[in-house]
Amino acid sequence: MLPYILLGLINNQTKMSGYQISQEFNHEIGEFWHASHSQIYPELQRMISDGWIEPDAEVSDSKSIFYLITFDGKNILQEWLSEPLSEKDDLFSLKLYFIKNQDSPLLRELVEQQLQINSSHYEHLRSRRELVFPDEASIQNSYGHSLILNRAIERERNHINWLKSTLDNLE
Amino acid sequence: MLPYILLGLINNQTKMSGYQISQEFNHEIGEFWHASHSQIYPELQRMISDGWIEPDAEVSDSKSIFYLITFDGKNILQEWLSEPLSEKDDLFSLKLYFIKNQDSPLLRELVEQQLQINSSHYEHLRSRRELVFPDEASIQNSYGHSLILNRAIERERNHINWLKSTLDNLE
DNA sequence: AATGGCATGTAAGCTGTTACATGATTTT
DNA sequence: AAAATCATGTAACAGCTTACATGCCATT
Repeated sequence: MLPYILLGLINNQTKMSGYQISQEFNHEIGEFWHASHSQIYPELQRMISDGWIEPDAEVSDSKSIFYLITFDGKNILQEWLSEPLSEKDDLFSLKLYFIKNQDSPLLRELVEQQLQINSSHYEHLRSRRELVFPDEASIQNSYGHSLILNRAIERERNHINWLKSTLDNLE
Repeated sequence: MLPYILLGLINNQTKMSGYQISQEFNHEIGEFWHASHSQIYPELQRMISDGWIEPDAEVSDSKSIFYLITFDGKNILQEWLSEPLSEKDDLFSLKLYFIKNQDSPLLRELVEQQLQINSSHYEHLRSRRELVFPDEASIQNSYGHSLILNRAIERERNHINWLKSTLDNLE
């Protein structure tokens, strides 16, 4: 996963140093993913030898080493972004982060896919609740469990509503 | 983390086998945590040597090995449940799962702690949005990023509302 | 008789964290 | 002058997954 994320970050900003990337994880993208510098630096070396990125040849005033995404790297990134979302992983937010343009067809695709996933998850949770907590006694018996099942259902409901209204705004 | 979860599961059900525990992760608790059998079996052995659990001495008809929580184990579990929630980790749902009784003082404590965490997170996200997306141009510039920031804020808002209404119901 | 689920265990490998290390620059 | 931040790297370790391995029992 990590190489795709580094690819996405470098692509978003045109050029980035390892240090800048590690700083990014303290801010916005840190909501969805984290990587420490000891993971980032070796991964960048691997990506160079795979030909996904290249060090910026421009003479730089600073001590940082900047990396650029290659043609191959751009293709790899687009391929990864186009891969269908899966139930596990939950890469929805992460992938959205790498889509800059409102008109990208990927945007609508991703939202629709996520809507499918959340809808089926929502139905699954509701049927579990019916099964596991059919009466008041079963709730009193495992009160914490019933609370978090309710919470999970409410979370899915809210996410579905947000996705639907976002789709509407995308027209 | 894993040993506490196994402790909580065994405590919830009085006695459990390794296989039963691994099955649990396919159902309800699988929403919040997962562990494979190759992790569970060695961990159970460690917990025996630590004196947290013990194999059920009763002659069992089945081939399964059942484990019981010890006195020490119960104390360890209660200690862990009582530890304040932290920003990272997100153990709220997991810990709730191990609280069976509606009248447990821990229940209210956990909900109030989580409310604090979500409230401060909510404020942080809102100030980030003001900072990063001050005008329409900045939104158009990183549309996917703005979407997921909006989503994160909405998610926190919804969680906060749920926690508040749950607190009211606990009264 | 063969397939699949029950039940337990070990081994290899990947991912990620914490700690160790170094040196330059900037701030106090 | 000292402390903090910038900047890059390596090493040791913890946690978890996948694959390997075995044997019993129930169903088809």
